[in-house]
Amino acid sequence: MLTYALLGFLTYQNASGYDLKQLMDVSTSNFWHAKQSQIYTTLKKMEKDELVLSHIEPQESRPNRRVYEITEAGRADLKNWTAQPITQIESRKEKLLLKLFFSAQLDPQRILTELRLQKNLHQTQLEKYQTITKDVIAQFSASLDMQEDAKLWEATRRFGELYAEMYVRWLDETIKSVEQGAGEQ
Amino acid sequence: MLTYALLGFLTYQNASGYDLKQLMDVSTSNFWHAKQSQIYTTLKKMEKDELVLSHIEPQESRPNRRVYEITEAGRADLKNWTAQPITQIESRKEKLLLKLFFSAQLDPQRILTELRLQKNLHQTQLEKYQTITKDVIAQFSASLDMQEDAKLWEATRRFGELYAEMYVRWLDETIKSVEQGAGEQ
DNA sequence: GAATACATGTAAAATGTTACATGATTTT
DNA sequence: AAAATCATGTAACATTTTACATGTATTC
Repeated sequence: MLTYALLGFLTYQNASGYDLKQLMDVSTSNFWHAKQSQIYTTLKKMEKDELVLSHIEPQESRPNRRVYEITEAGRADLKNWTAQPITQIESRKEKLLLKLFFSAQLDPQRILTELRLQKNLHQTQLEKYQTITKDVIAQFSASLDMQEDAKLWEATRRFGELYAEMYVRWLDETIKSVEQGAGEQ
Repeated sequence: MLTYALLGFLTYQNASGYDLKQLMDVSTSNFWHAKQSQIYTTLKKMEKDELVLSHIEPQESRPNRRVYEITEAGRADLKNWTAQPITQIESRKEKLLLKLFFSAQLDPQRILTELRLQKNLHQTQLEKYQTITKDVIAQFSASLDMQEDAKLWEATRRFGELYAEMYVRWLDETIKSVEQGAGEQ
């Protein structure tokens, strides 16, 4: 899967492993992320599979950059993947929910502390989606040939916003419910 | 992480790998899941680490069952884990969003077909949370010593419900947005 | 003077998925 | 008659994370 994300970015511009990590962090991190080390190893594998090719760009006073470029085979692979519909719901993993599920033996005060901490985090995240992320996409949208792309990017940003909103709401409800059992206001 | 899920179930009752898979599928699958094969290998590792111990229960006309039991060390490990607060937001992976993000070159009709299919899936899922899952938890809640547990289980069910609702809403919005670009009603 | 950014990567471990293997019983 | 359920597991593979390794330049 990471392969497709990397191919996707490379359709816009050539990039090094380092660049690709930066790109992911500011754009898809909401729904797809990877560690730097995984990006490097995946790119290497992709080159072996001839989906990309690379060349070294020498630099002064910085380590050389290995810049990757998508091949025709890479473009075909990506297109084929986007055309393939997903026919199932993706199963998630939510550590917090797993912990909560098995926390009946735990002191309710500890649960509450954790839930309140989480609420803070998600609220901050929500604000980021509504401000910084929104602005970044709006800027791209300004350039004429990026409007189709920006519309889809906006949709993924909106998902992040709705998700964070939902999460905060759920935390509010859950905090109230746990407070009742703990005899606390 | 799967280790803690398995330990969690084993605090309620002894169980075989097969049983644990069934339990997960009807309870935590909303936020935590695992394949049968991973459950078997993880249990084996847990026994080596002395978090569980097992014995064979012979059966007629069925393969023997290997039934696992949590040890004191296992209980301590689980308790320690639940007491450890999560101080970050978990990063998700949403294949559908990744595909959408890189789908600007794709025929809008294809995108729409996929989004509509997804809407169906999430709507069905939503109804399950509101009926079957809700009923199952309500039944457990009826037994006196399970009320604290059932309250937390209900919270995780509610998350599933809110998530599905949010997803359907987002799909509606996104479908409309893509329809506009495609000049379709 | 310390921390961060720039830039690359390898190695090992952990986690998770897919495929294979077996075979009786029960349900459709 | 075919498919699903019960029940166990192994092997191979793919993915992901964590730790290690290096060294300059810029910012605090």
